[in-house]
Amino acid sequence: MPKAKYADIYKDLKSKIEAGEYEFQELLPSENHLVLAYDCSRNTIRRAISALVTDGYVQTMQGKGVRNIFQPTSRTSFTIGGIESFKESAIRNHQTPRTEVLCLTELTADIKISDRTGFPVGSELYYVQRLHYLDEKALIINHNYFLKDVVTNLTEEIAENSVYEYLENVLHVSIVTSKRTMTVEKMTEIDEKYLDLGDYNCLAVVSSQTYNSDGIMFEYTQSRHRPDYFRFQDNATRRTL
Amino acid sequence: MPKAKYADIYKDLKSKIEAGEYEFQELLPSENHLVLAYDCSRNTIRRAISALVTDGYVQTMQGKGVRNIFQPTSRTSFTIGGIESFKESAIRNHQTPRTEVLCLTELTADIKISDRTGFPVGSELYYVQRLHYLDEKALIINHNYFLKDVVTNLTEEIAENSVYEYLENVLHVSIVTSKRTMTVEKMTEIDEKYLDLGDYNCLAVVSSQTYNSDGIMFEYTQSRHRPDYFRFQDNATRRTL
DNA sequence: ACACAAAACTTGTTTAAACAAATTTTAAAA
DNA sequence: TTTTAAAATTTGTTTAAACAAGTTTTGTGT
Repeated sequence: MPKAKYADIYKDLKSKIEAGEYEFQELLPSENHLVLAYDCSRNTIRRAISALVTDGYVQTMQGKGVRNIFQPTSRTSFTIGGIESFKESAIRNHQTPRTEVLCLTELTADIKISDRTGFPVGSELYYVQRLHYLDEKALIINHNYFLKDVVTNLTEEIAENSVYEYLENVLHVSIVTSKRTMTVEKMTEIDEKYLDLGDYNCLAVVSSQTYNSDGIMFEYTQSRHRPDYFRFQDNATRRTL
Repeated sequence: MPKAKYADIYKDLKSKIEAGEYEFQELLPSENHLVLAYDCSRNTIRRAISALVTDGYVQTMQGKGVRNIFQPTSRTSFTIGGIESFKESAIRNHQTPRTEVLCLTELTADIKISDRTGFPVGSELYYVQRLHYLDEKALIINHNYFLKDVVTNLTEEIAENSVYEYLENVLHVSIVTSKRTMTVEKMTEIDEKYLDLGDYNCLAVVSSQTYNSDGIMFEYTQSRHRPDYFRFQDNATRRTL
């Protein structure tokens, strides 16, 4: 169902906001006006606006209207947001990605791996260690654990290009939810060997558990980022629940 | 409108999930069953479930059902998620907070401050520097800039307790959206002076711009966290938009 | 000119209904 | 027993309508 109407309206409004069609702090047309403009129901409009709210593009105010609070960011460094592959992020930030596979092995989850990753003991896994370059600078070391039941026949060529492309286009595995944790950790010998850390003695570490559309966790990844090129953006809304 | 029905259903389902009423990976009752159980419309049920999805509690699968993917986390360190004050986070993590005000001054935004904070040049601001303790360990240095038009009559007593409580309960300013950026930065002399950084030579830095219900940005904050106690959790869903 | 009330307008919540799309179950046929 | 088709179930999208709640505008009366 990728032809949802609210998604089209969302995209259209988003691009208009990004193009500066509405001033910063200006009110968007009211829901009733948008209903006429897009020839749809009010619910559909509200759904599109709701998506813009979670993106931090607009702010709704009961009785007043919907205010544009979008401000273009100067994305000088590698910025991560939603669920994206390294390749996708790089392209979005207009940079050239390259990936080097340091290691690709198969292993069975023991108690130690199970504790760290969340996979049950005994799970058959692929373990991949990769080095990600951006504009020929080594920025990220990735430690991936993939469930072999889901990610079948993983090869070095696939790992070098994009595992996510392989998952979505070849295996038709759809990624849905990803639980992430960000921490700061001391550098290891491996980090020091592959990344140019300069004076820094620690890294930004993003650990994530990813679920497919069957609700199965099929990936655990630890991404270790060179700190001077790490930037994570987020948009929080205070829930009245 | 805090008596919304979908919010009650959301809370009830959430507490049931947390209480282990549904097994991990088990399907929740179908929407139609929940409609009968809660005596409401299907839309209201869907709204509650939608909130659980964004919280990472459940996963919806078209044609199949709604799967519980909640796993209790071992929150050993200070974990931040939505828009919360330091005090709220501490209480949620069952720890004792204490705040020390290092400095409280008034200033006018020049070009340098404007660039860093996003406030227009000439804005009248309060600048507050605070040290946050958790169980008597100094963990965070906070640099706050508040718009004086909104945050009127800020005192050291208020800053020591909770500015957010003052905002919501006294000034009736409702916080709505917060744009956050996480980075890793080298320590400064101030960081070194007040925080016990051990071997670490950098910190986790969270910068945020906070908007009130009028769509006005009234706060800019930079929180500098002791890295070994910093943990940020997130839940990303792949959008098909 | 000012104050106040009413009306109009805006977003927020809820219900009801219909259909689409994906999956599972059931039943029939080979 | 196995296969296949139909039916039932489940979530996803959209429309229409009504009312609630907050804000702004309008108009009336003093």
